[in-house]
Amino acid sequence: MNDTKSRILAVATRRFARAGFDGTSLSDIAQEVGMRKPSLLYHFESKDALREAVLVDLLGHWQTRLPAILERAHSGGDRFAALFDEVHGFFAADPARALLVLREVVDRPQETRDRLSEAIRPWLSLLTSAIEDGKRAGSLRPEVDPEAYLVQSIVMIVGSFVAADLGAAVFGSSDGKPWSERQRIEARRMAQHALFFSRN
Amino acid sequence: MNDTKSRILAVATRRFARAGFDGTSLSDIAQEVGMRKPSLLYHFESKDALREAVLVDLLGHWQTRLPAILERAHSGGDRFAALFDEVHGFFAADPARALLVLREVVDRPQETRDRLSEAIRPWLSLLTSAIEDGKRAGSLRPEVDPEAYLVQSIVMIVGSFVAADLGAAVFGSSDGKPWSERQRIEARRMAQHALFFSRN
DNA sequence: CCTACCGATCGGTAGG
DNA sequence: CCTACCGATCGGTAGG
Repeated sequence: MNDTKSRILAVATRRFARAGFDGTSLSDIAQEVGMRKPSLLYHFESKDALREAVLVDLLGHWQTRLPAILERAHSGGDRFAALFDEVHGFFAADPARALLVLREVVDRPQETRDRLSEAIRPWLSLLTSAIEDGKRAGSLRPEVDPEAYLVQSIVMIVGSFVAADLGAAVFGSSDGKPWSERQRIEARRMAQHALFFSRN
Repeated sequence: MNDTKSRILAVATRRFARAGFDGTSLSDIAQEVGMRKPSLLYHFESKDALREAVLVDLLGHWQTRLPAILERAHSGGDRFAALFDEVHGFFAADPARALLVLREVVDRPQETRDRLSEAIRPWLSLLTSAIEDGKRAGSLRPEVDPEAYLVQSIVMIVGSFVAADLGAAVFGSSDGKPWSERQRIEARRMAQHALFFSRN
């Protein structure tokens, strides 16, 4: 992938995330990259091809980084908190990507779900197995629905970004910790108590 | 509000939810209502005025029904589960409205947050107070961050609708309960264990 | 509530 | 990588 193409992809990813696919014109993207629309269409033969390339790039990026994320979580002392924070940090490092995927899920449900499921199924399967093992070993709550649990955990993590400013708007600015921090900590706490027997 | 106006509002709400504001043309809406675009613009002077009216109608609808929802939750035996299910049912009864608000939060963050917070602040304040009381009385976990907790609970409830088909795509069709049901039950369980001391 | 029409903008093409 | 241009569609208006 040459430099120009990846510069276009970076700009398109950010703008699709912020303004949506329909809300972003090829001229907008071209201008920010520093060229005219027809030149952009030399690199990507249509707007749909550009969207496709953006998604392939995004999911590829995730596929590359996910193994390291899950790996690192194994080394920490509190494995659950470490894993949760790693996944959270994964989205936090690049909120535009998370927002873009949320948009795609809403705008093109069928296609997005199919391709998204393909990308994350192996990782989720790995985690559901771990939860099933924990249930059998008696170290995790027996009522946990592992698959629904994982989906809701991800929903809360992604929701942390979308809802952070909402919390600020509803309850006013937070004294001490920023809202995004409070959302992350509370989400982690909720996920934790739902999985483990409480110590208190 | 005359009949034609409310028919337009109903159609616009559904289409804005499904295809987004930019993805829905005034001609689309007019055709479904059974008139031409200029006739629609006689009832609403611009597309933005129509969006505004849709949101006012939606939030008004919520303001009307929320008191009854919270009221009913008080009569049940298990008050927490009853309240959770009432709020869930509130969104489930009309997923288009929930989806539309999610879209607005993503597409026009600033404006939506301001007006949304105004609509739900009193209800959330009421619930945060109840949680604070429970913490003081020692019946609820002291670590709960009431405001962040409520935001995440709502995120999970709304997420149940967006993510239900996603769960199906990732893990295959569910044997027994449908995915939306499993998401609701798991979300409720997660919220419950995060708030109360566990009984097991 | 309609027909007819406007300017603006869009994705995309021709041709160099 | 550009200029010039195309047909289609959009929100909105004139006028009845």
